[in-house]
Amino acid sequence: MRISSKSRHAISSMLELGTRNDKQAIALNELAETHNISISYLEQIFADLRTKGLVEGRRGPGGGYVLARDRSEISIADIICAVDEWVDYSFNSPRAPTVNQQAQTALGLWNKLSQQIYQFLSSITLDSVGRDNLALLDELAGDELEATYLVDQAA
Amino acid sequence: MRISSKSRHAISSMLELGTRNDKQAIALNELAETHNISISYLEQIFADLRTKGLVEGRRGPGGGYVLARDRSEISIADIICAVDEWVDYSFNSPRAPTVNQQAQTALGLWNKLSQQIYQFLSSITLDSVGRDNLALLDELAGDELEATYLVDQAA
DNA sequence: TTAATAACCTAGTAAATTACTAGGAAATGT
DNA sequence: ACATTTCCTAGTAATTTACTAGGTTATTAA
Repeated sequence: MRISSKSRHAISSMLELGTRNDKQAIALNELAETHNISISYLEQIFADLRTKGLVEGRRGPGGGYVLARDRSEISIADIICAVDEWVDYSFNSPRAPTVNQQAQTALGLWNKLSQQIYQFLSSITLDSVGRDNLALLDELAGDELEATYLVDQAA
Repeated sequence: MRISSKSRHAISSMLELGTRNDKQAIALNELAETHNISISYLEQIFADLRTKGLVEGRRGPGGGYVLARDRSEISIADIICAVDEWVDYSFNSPRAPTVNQQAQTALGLWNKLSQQIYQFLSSITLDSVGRDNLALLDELAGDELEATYLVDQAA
């Protein structure tokens, strides 16, 4: 259960773009320094972000990247999907066609989980998590969202 | 965003153990056939499950594995944690000590997300997801659990 | 008590993925 | 013209994943 460092880099960078409320572009060498990432690697990440329509690139001196949409219109899920595949469990793997009941049940479980996570991450936008909202985040113990509904329904 | 096939094999297998309500042990060669996995690989998976106290092994003819606890006492989270690491984002990576605000914010986000997923998977036990509860699962659109609280709080 | 069965254990390994690096071409502002 | 910065392609080292191979020990049934 993990989030790739590529996604993490992408999100940290996008959060930084989000803090620049003016239309000033941020150059990758600046991001590379403050985040300890190589420019080349950042370029690849931003190539993905650009082709997915999350950022716009500006060439030449004073150039860099700006958000292509408003902060409130870019979710964490958008960013992860731009740079990494969002794994879809609904297809069968080529070498082991799903034949038995347990594997089918498990498959349904992955899809459900995947959906849950996706919705959760879609609900978090750059502006909702920006600045000092993290402190707020920390206070929420997380148990408000306890997924007891499954057990309840099954009982 | 993915679940390893090791975890998937483990969960499919555990679901199968859960369906045998008697104390009859299931041998790995049987599991290997129905699930298209090599015995050796299954052995490694069950070694993990055993050392974590989720199953008991019985040697010799007629032997195999049985659940070490009741179906209601074994969650999907238990199984995943037994065979895979549950990634903890709270430590800093060795090569890139976290220095900037955005990375810190992202870090808090991962921890929160990780917590959410863990709680969700902990709430799903072998018996709650067993048999035909999957159909029930499918009817729940998932939007009941929409994580709007973050946006609401931040607004 | 012997043979079959099945867990238990350790090591190695091929394939895939991840996390990069290298080096250049094209555009843009001063 | 020149510096700057995006844009593009290819390669590659390290790590992880998903296994295979081959053996040892315990247990049961004949």
